[in-house]
Amino acid sequence: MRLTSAPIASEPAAAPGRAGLPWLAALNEAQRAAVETTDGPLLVLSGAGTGKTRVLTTRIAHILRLGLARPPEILAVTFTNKAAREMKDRVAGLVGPVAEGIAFMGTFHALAARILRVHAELVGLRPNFSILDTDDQLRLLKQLIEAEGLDLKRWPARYLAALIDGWKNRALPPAKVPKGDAGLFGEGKAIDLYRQYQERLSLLNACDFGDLLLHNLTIFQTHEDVLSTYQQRFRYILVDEYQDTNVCQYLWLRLLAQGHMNLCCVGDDDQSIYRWRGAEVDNILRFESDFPNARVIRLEQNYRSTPTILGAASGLIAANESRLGKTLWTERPDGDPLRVLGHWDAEEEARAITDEIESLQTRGHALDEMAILVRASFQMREIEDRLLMLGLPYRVVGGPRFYERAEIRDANAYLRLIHQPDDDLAFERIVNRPRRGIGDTTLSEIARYARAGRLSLTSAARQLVTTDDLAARARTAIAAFLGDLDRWRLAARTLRHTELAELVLDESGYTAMWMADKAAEAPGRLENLKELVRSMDGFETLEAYLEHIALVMEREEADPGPRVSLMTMHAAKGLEFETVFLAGWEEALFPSQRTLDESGQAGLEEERRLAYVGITRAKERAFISFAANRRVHGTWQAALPSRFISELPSDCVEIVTQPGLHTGGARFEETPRFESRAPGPGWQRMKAAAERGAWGHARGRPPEIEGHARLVGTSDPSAARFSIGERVFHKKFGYGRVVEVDGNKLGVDFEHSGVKRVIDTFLERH
DNA sequence: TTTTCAATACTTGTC
DNA sequence: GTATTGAAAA
Repeated sequence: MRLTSAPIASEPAAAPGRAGLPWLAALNEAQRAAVETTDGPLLVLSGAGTGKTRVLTTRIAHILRLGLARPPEILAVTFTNKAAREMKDRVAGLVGPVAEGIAFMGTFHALAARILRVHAELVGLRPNFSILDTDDQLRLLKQLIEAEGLDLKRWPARYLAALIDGWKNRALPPAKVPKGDAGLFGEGKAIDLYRQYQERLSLLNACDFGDLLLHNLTIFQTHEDVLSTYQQRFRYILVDEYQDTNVCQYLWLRLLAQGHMNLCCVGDDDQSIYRWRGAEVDNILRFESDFPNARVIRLEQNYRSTPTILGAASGLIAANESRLGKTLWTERPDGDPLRVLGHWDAEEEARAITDEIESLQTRGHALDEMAILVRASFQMREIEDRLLMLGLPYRVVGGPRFYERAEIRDANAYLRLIHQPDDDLAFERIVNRPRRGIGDTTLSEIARYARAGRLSLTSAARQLVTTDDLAARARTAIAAFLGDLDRWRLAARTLRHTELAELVLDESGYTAMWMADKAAEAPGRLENLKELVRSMDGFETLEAYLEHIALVMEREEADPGPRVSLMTMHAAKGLEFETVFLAGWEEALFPSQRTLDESGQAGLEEERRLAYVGITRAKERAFISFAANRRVHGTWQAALPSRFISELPSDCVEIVTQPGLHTGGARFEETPRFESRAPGPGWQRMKAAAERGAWGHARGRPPEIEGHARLVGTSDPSAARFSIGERVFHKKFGYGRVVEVDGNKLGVDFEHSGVKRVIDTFLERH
């Protein structure tokens, strides 16, 4: 697996011949223009696999080498830590240790946090403020919602969190939220709850992810002097994945860029897949009007994929209306067509994919050059089962993360509380873990006192132990806990933070708690805690460590050899593989019904871009598959092949019959094919082929694929082979009676699963 | 306080 | 179907 912009294979169009600027030699003309256009606003429209990271990193090197700016005067922003890390590595590779000096290279949030630590007081925070994660955020919101007397069932905290997030993405503090939005939550209390939430955060000396940027914005807007310092400082600003920026990030960039106007944004509107997360495609579409005199450079030469793969992806994305438009091309020779393959159900789909992986492996293809991409993570289940069964080594990219484990969060909560006494979320998390006799009653007493006096829980507890408002036992317990905290804070001054962590985990009884736990996962948790202490060693201070875990919620793991990658299409953005399996291309799953319902045409276009991202991950070959039946939310559902399949240009695609999965013989390559120039979209072609009897039937299950052909060829009246009242048998649903006939689609009342809509060819008469 | 059971949800997911 | 979560029961 490699990140985008792998080494460029072919020669640049013209020899650069620029003596003294050797770093330009490896670039093509457009790339070189993007690097050399250093001054003024520049938008680099960089298609998939066209070398955008190469352009960004070379551009930084170019600026430094020409002495246009010193390292601290460069601001380079990415979205993910992974992208930031890669940028750092590659710039270091180009300019050497000088790269260390580029202090402002990182994610939006990491950079915003750095700026906020300096000016925290301007928004009512102290410099050691805590950064809350989603979990903390939800717990806090729950408290507020409950305090408002709202039913958490009816008004889930996660929904309010999403609203608040949305407002922050659009750079709206409570005062600026449109009044009409108040009704979006809790009977008109939405904005009020948002305000309360912000007040709580300020009291806790904490902020959430959205605040990092929003507070920056507030500071810039209210403190001209602060803003102008940064405006003057950042001579060159570079932004990766510009199509993913939200309004708040856009405003942040625009303010910072006003100084020197040297803003270079790199992005691809066709790969904008995070609208649901606040990304504003408009930012990239509007760039030219936002920044007068902006230049736009298109990177269209693709170094990754075969013309066939590019053709398929381009043909598909052409169906989208709102795009800036690019034409990707490549010098690479033609490759295999995309193979499209239908299956009976997801299990069979998984089997076909893993069979193909094994076959490729036998022929010498490396496992880490193969990836299985899905729309939704629930699809991974069947595939993982199968990979495990075969013993194929695999890795789930973007799975549950180290820092999200309960024991790691607990340990971090101890450290956070030691570092920042007002961090109530941390306090609540560990005050009774391990149990030290501070139960719900005591805690709510403390909380009540805290609210009344506008105090943090720690301060409230500290005052309460001096009164006799609490039961004696609870008072002793709290006093002991507060004493522990004081002792640890004292120890923190002298001990190294790793030693402090060990001391705290030990003295708090936290380690002992897991040692006493007989659950199967307890030893693993202890191991994780050890790993945590080890990983802390990589940081200078406790502060640096805490900042890291708040903003860099990941941890690189040692790679134990080549593995197949399994991930969502979202997680695959920026990656590339020789072979890509795109599973589950079915209507309702992909494009996702929910997106369609919620966002209509715009949603459909985003799903199509996701398909585009999926296909363009492939360097050599791509397999697209779907299942006729899938279990969704526990019930079996019949599915139609995705409309995206029929949108693929026919000359890039090959519809393949069901492989001989049970015969152990035929594989994708060996199964009979039919010409790809058949009329119409894939499904009609498939049908035509089926009628010609061109299928290499797997033993005992021929009608299944035929069913797929028919369900698209809806004009076939002979399909109505069943009549109402007939008793039928369905392979998955069992026995039932026909209650409705609509062409080849039947409504059947199954004995065990009720009325379902199924396709006639999946039924047998009984 | 612990256990158990029922209710719930269930796209994607950075920081 | 299943994992998680919250509330009721032991």
